[in-house]
Amino acid sequence: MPRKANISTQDLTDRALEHFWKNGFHASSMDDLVKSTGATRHAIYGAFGGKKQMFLACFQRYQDLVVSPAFTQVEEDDATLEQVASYFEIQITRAEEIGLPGPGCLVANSATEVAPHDTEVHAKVDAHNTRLKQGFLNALNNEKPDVPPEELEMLAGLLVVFTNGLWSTSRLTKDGEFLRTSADQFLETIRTRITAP
Amino acid sequence: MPRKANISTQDLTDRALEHFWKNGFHASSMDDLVKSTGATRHAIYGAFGGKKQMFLACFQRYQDLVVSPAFTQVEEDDATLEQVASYFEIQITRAEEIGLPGPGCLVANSATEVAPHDTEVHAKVDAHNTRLKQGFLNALNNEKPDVPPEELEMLAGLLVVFTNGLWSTSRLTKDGEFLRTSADQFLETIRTRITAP
DNA sequence: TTTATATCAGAACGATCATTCTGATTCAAA
DNA sequence: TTTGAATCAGAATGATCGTTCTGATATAAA
Repeated sequence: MPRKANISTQDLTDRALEHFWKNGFHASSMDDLVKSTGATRHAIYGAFGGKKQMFLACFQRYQDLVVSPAFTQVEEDDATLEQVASYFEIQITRAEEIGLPGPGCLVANSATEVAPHDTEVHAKVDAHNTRLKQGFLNALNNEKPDVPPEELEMLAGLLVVFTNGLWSTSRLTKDGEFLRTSADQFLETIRTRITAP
Repeated sequence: MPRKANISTQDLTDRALEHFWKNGFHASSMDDLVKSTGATRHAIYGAFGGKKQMFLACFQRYQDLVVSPAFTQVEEDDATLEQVASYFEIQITRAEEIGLPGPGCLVANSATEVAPHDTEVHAKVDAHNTRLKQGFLNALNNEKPDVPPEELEMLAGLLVVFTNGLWSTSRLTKDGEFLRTSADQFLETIRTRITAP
């Protein structure tokens, strides 16, 4: 029997993340994770302590690896709705590359699958949504500083709701172009609204 | 030990639905379902055959009991965006009564929790979303028959995406008023868009 | 080479799962 | 009152879960 190669904790996290992302928390058994990571149980429990902690590590890694690279541009000082559009485009293209219908967004999935039964995950999902809202608000404010802040905040909330709907839809549809059109057109309605007389 | 009362299959379905809705499929064990329905295992297996079939029965019951009563008005021949607004209002009020953050929409939850691993549930979730889109399209068409049908269809798709996002959000937020404002304002942006010059 | 440490493979463990089975109890027809 | 089908309560079953343990093997310092 060939001996397994040692795996760094980061590689281990990356491989587990892929499995959690595609299959969800409940449907990912420890046997599955051992097989899909190529690591031993010993390595997994040594690195994380248990399934739940392993999931939390993957959750964090997902934000660093998937969310942040696409979303930081929205958080820049000079970001506008153009950067928001680019964020959607990047994520939709990624979803198409993975294959549609796809695994959607790990955070959004966890919101319905894990968060209701786990306060720690609930808090992390909440924090993610707050981050999204702040970023969207930043872009909206740069786009139209003259619009009342209450309205911009409302629109930022609308964008967060829509984003969650978009990832939810990406788990059902084969049609990446539909996602793209939806994102584009939703942004268009927002633009129309804040440029209205 | 007091003997349990006989339970009709319909009552059994209603009580199981409540449990599945609040806890999801994976987190609802057969022990939980026995306790929460007050029925015996014999009665459950006799009525449904197994957990999965029991869930499918609850899924159907959810549509009859929760979705249809609120949504049929949107499917009426003379429905407009007013009925769509009423649909959102009914569901948000219900969510507030159950308590926020709440169980959201059983169909939307199943889309992320069950559908990816089960073609039967996937098909039913798809059918539900198609129904929503058709209803929204009907209302949009009555609201503004002069707008090109492609654009109305696009907007109907937007409404479906947004609806999924709304139920997803209702699993995280305590703020029913935020959901209400989001629904109202989203409809307002749609209205603005189709009445633009 | 020897020894200590780390990691290996995989069996073992207790808990829990969905499902089935057993034997008692009820109730209505005979 | 007797009988038999239906339904009860709850134990038994086998599978699977997350976790821990055992003993072999590799690696690196002595």
